[in-house]
Amino acid sequence: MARTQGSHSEITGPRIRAVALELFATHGFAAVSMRQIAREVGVQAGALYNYTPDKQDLLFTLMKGHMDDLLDAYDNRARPDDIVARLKDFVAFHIAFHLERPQAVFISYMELRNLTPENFAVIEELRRGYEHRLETILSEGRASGVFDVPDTKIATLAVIAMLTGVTTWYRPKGRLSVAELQEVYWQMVRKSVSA
Amino acid sequence: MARTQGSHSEITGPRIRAVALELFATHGFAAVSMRQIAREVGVQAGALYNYTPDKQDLLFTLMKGHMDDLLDAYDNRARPDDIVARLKDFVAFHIAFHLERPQAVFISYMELRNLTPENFAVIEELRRGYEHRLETILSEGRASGVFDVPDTKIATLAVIAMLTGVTTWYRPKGRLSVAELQEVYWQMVRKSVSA
DNA sequence: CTTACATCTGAACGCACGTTCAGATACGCT
DNA sequence: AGCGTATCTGAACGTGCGTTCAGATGTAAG
Repeated sequence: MARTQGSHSEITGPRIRAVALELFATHGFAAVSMRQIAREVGVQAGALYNYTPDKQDLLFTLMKGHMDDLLDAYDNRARPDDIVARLKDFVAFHIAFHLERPQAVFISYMELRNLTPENFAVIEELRRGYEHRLETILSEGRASGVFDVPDTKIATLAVIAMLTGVTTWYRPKGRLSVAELQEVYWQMVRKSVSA
Repeated sequence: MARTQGSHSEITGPRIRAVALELFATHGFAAVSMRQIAREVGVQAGALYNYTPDKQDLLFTLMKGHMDDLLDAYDNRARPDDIVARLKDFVAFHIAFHLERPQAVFISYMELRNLTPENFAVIEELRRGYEHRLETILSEGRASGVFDVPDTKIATLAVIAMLTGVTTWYRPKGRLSVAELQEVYWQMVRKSVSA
């Protein structure tokens, strides 16, 4: 029945997603053809359809996987009790996680408009969930008097925008390490929301 | 049948750019065809080539125009002497300017990879010039002791990312006015760089 | 060795793409 | 009234698109 050896499905499937991730991030979803993906994988275009029903689903799978990874990774961390420490942890986590997967991050921010309305709704819901985790920290901190922000919703979006921006210019060979970046950004975030 | 009305060059040219701006912002450069633009303008596709040498130039012209507008608008403002006031002015200007042209902003951030290398270099140079204006403020403020940032380059990029993020979620009908947004963001930026 | 089937090829489908250009049109000018 | 020309049409070019599918291929299991 199910082939267990010599089968290519366990190689080709992941390879297709890896190649699609790279090409979509580099050239954009609309500018990449199924034939380009197939060529890079080393198969004919028709073979891709053993692994994805269509091009749209390929994009959606990548974005959904990225958002699931993000939420799982954050939720599986130890949550510091201290609210300031929890914000610091969020900042460090967000930077480290995003710098580790620049291509998935890029796609998830740039290709939203290429999703069907149904798929878009799914991704948006996941994104809102992530933002909600930060907003909860800011709200609790404000309630207990350690943070002072005029609007927790805006502060949430402002902090995330600021942190995510790092992916647009960070280069591994640059002059600052990830740890240094985490510290620099933490100082700015900490001050910006402090009472 | 060809020309059906009077001379249109002074109407058609701007209309092509306006339609291209809207369609590129909505669907993405690669996903919009010259025929779609032409249909929206009300001409045949061939007529577009009286106004642009090719599709690439249409994109480049929009982005170059946006960056020129941005730099001109900023440089033609009265520059407050006080360095804190100058930063506050930058924050207010950046938010107001970007919220007034969400489509051009969107294109200028999202379609960079669809520019030819030569055109990309031009836009990047203009962008660096804009960033430099903010970095100068931060540097001067740090030198005179009113600002405390560990790294002016990173602080520059962080502030711009935070401010530009507002364009991704702002809706004119929303609960906050532009003036309120400017104030909220100013408080966060001020605190984040304060000594 | 044969069979079953997962996997892949290669060709084909209809359609749309960016761009070119000869010719049609209608205005400004004399 | 008629000419010159800016402007636009409509067709065409070659190319590539996403997707489908009958048939080839090669391995695992019997």
